[in-house]
Amino acid sequence: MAQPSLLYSIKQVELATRARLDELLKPSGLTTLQYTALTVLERRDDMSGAELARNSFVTPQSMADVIAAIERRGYVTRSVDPANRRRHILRLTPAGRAFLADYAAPVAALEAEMLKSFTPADRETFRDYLNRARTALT
Amino acid sequence: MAQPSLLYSIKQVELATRARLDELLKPSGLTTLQYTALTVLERRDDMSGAELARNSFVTPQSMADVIAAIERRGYVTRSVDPANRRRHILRLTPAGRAFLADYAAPVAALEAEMLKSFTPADRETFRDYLNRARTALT
DNA sequence: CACATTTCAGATGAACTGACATTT
DNA sequence: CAAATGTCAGTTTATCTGAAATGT
Repeated sequence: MAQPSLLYSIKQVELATRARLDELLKPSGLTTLQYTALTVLERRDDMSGAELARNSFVTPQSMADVIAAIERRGYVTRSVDPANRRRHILRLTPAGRAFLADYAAPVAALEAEMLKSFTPADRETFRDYLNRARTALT
Repeated sequence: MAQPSLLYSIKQVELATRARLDELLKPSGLTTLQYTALTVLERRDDMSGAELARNSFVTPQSMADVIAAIERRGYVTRSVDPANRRRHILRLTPAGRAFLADYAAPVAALEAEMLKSFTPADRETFRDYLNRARTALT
């Protein structure tokens, strides 16, 4: 095997970004997974824990721990879905949005560092490749 | 935030591939991280545990557990580097190579599935992007 | 003595499986 | 009754921090 596989290359980039994100988030007391859950809710503010779990490829029980942590911090609320009383709808609180706003700049700087050799067209192509790879696997 | 960040898209692809790899490797009893360590050694057969740890962005203590597991399985040996007696050189055994050979086809099939919409040129571009992203972060 | 590698011990976090209640 | 969601309990595995031993 002369060339590393693309599966391996993806893992390497993710490991590098996660190490940097962990470091960046450490002072906040949130883990990368908790932060990622908040960013997902920022884009879709009406998910249940089970949906969030499927989105992150973990069991609902594991996601429940993540949600409990960010709920304790006051960054999300849970309320029963009136249309389906099994579901608990997750919503970002103002404090949750403020937290994300605080970290938007350093996280964007990390992404910019990763992409510093990319042209705008490269970034779009890269995004397209990642979306296609993700879709093909699910 | 209308578009998910590229950091998030990378994480998503990695989560999807890891879930599939975990499933694929489960019967073997090896974790994805243990398997990944073997593939790294397949390409560079003279690394120490500390080097392998740096390569995977984990502490040397964490990597020591991974190495202990694959050493117990008889897939690698450790021997003191005569040129630097602090280092323990890791080498794949024939059993380790045979294990990798057994899984080469299913892992390649998983990668092919992920890339099924990619032209050969796309694959090369994707590889280049991933390598550049990785390099920029380290 | 500073630094790198490895190892030992202990703590913590993250994930799982299994079982069960509730709602649709 | 089957399927989906959420919760509770217990377990396992991974990873970390801190400290120490050894070699350069």
